[in-house]
Amino acid sequence: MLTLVQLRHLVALADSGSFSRAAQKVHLTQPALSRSIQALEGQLGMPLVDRVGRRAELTPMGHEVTGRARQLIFEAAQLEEHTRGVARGRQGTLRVGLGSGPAVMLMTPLLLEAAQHRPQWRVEVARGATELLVQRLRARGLDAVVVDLRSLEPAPDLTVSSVHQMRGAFLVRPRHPLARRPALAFADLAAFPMASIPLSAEVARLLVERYGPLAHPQQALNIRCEDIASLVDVALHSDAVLLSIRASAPSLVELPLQPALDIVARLGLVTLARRTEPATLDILRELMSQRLVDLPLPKPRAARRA
Amino acid sequence: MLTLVQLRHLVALADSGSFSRAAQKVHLTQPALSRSIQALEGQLGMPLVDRVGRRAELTPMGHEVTGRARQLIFEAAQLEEHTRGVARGRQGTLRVGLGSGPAVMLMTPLLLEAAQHRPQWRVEVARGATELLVQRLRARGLDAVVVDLRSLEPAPDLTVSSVHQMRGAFLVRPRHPLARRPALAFADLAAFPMASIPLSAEVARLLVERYGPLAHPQQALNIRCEDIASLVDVALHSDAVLLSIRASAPSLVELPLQPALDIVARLGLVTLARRTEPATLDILRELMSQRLVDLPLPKPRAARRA
DNA sequence: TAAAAATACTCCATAGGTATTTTAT
DNA sequence: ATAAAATACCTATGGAGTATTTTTA
Repeated sequence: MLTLVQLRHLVALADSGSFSRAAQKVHLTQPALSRSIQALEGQLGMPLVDRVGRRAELTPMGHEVTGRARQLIFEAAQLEEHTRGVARGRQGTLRVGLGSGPAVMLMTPLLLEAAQHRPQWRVEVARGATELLVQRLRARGLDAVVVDLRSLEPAPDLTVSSVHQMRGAFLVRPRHPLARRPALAFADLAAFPMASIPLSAEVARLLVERYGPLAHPQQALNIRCEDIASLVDVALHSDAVLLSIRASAPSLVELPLQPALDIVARLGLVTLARRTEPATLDILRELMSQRLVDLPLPKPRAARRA
Repeated sequence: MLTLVQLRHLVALADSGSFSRAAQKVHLTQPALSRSIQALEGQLGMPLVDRVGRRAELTPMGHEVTGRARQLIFEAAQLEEHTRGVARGRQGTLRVGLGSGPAVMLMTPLLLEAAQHRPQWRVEVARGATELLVQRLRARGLDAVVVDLRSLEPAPDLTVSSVHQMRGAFLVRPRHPLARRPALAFADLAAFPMASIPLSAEVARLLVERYGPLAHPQQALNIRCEDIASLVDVALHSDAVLLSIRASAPSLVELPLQPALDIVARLGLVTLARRTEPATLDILRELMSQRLVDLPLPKPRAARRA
């Protein structure tokens, strides 16, 4: 059966025009190369080389075969080089799904990382509901998913790793009328528009539990948008109250509600169990460690004044 | 080093999703295939398959590699199939040069043969002076050349074969004024236009030798054209005398000149010595045997009347 | 006669087979 | 408990080396 090695030998012979020199090129002895070519000719059922005295010269058929051989060898080399590149981390593919919370924290940093430091990478980012993303993960359409684990149905075929907790908070601009108040009830917020990214049922449940039925997002939320950057802008230039991950908007200040909001998102990397993960995920994990760091709890005002 | 066999194993594994079944497909035992895949993974430095319990499933990288592998295997198979086709004579390439004499007898039959009976062939026919054709032969631009051997400079790197002799003759239409005359001198032809394909220096020399300086083509020829079919038409519909290979125009009749013209073309197949010739040349040889058959000498008129 | 390819032979690396163990469902 | 893959071990084929002969320029 046809062999890449034989084709390499043929190409070497075509290039050098002599069995001896070709043998040197491919690190063989002349008899070995001679037999290799003979075997190839036997397999193809045609003479490929004319032994014209001291010179070896391709037959017309030899020319054709050599051309195709070059192509094959080139493609094989490309394959090897590509995998080598991936193994070294120079090239790679990363298809990741982000839930809305993680997207707030990770989407732009991830794309920036790719654009700035991984020019050879192919990165695909999908946004969507946890259920949908996990479905695509199971169908092998994504390599990994980062979601709020509270919305993840535990399953034996899923592996969760790199979990980072992030506090939620009510955030306003520094000059907001409520910004200086030492303590607030949920009712105090009613006078202002409230904004947030889409919230999970779990969060809605916790809000109602903590602050009563009026705190249900369907009641309380005036502005809902997936793009956190826009929401932060709105909060910075208006009296809107933003309900979001504390760290997603460092330029805003936290409102000291009584009782405390005490909602913690658990953002985790979800992959399929027992599957080898692409090396590119390491970078994502690193990025998560860098970006999913919580801001410290504000000191109580009483303490500050003391 | 990467091997086509390994790639075939990988593709079988990808197709069947199981080491055992893949092993059957490629006529191996399961342990052998298992090791083959392991070796491939080792060489590429990446896992290509996830062993998920009973099921074997490609990693993302495995998918990529498998795709490229399919391409490589396909091209290798194509190469083998093509050469097999050539070996069986179903496909083939024939690049042949024809001198003007041989072209008269062979060009159309050769092209017809190719068009009618060798649809998979690639045929190239070049026309030109012997010197030029031989030059292209030596440069490997042609596989063979058919020329009048009188115009061929003998050389040790050229092999001549399939030689066919063909008489030259002065030809006229059956109703021509000279057609019934028992014997003619060259001077008798002077009253009529004379036509021919371009003649070699050798032929010119013989004509002058036989019939005197007035018979030199530059003097005697009124009509010179490479296309024999047109010349025959002209001779059929006029009193023109056509100097050509006798067999090139069976519908014309031969003039009995004194002394006899007695010019014989020796048409031969010229190839490079010590080079294996393409199998397609066999067909050309057969064609030459079929078409380069001389017409018999006309019986002397005296004998006929007796 | 000298340089290059082919042949004869010998050897061993490795691909493949058999038997068995490990693993995951 | 069972089916599948991995491992261990062994064998044999064929690719590669050395020595030699054949070829041709």
